[in-house]
Amino acid sequence: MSAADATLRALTGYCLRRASVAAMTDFARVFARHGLRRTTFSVLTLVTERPGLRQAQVAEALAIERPNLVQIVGELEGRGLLRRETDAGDRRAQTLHPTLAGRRLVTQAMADVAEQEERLLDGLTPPQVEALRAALAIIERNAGMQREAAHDEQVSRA
Amino acid sequence: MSAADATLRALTGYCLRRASVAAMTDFARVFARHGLRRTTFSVLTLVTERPGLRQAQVAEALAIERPNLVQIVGELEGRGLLRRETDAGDRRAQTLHPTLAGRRLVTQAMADVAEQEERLLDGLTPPQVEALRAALAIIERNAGMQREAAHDEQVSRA
DNA sequence: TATTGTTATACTCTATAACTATA
DNA sequence: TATAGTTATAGAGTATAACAATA
Repeated sequence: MSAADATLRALTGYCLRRASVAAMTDFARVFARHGLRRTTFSVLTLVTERPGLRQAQVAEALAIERPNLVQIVGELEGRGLLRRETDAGDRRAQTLHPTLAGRRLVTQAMADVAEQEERLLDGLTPPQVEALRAALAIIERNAGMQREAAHDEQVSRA
Repeated sequence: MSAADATLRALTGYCLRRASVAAMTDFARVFARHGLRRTTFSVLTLVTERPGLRQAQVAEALAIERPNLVQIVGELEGRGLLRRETDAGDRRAQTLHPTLAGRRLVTQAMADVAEQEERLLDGLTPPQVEALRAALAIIERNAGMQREAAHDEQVSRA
């Protein structure tokens, strides 16, 4: 390793990002084989697992802004993979339901994704994978606490 | 955990991404305190550590496309943090050199970044951090092999 | 002919303000 | 008044084609 890269490469945060970008690039290729992107895949998967969710609930669950979800759902609906249905009890809300084609696509795509996941983790023992996931959960929680603190700071300033 | 989230959350690749996004969101806030973004921070850091690199070399080292680097370097040069210098031996090339202000900014920003890194890893023992980095390196390598295979496939088709 | 920096362009993801229709 | 979905818009990051200057 060159002296130059040492400083950047010494940061675990950068190792995390590089691994994530590399992994997501590969997953994106798997999604593309089914005509999906990461966002459309995750929305279609969630809607298939929990039919009847409102768009706002899907957005909240997947950390997608509501305005951005509109296009994603529109694309999936346009391809006949899911359909919007006005909620009977609250006519402002749109509930989402997978079509048969949507459920089939999720089954096929998820199988490929699981395969890709195995390739990605090749060389890691199950206990090592567990340790990795535990470490990632801790980092995510630590970062979340940072963000809440920053948000509180902003609010208290306002 | 709901049955719905189970499928998505079962994917280590998604845990990896969520942790990375959360961590990078926090780092971005640290960069912003110094008027930097992730890209400008990494370029300025590399140029400070290895003055005299050509733009093409910086782009290669940081996996940034050359056209995209032009704007990044232009921004840093415009703020007086580095300067372009036409290479004496090859007048096509621009070598990059940090200014005094640039070096000072890197020193200050890097200290904050290191602090943020510590907060992020809070709760992990040094051996756990080492295991995490080893796992991330394996994943990055596995993904890289996937990408090379896909590239070879494309080339052989053409 | 190949390479460096550059311009122009486009696509994805993300983020916010403001509108509508309902509640 | 508050919320759900929507529209419009903007910014950041990323990607490719094509050009001028230089090798």
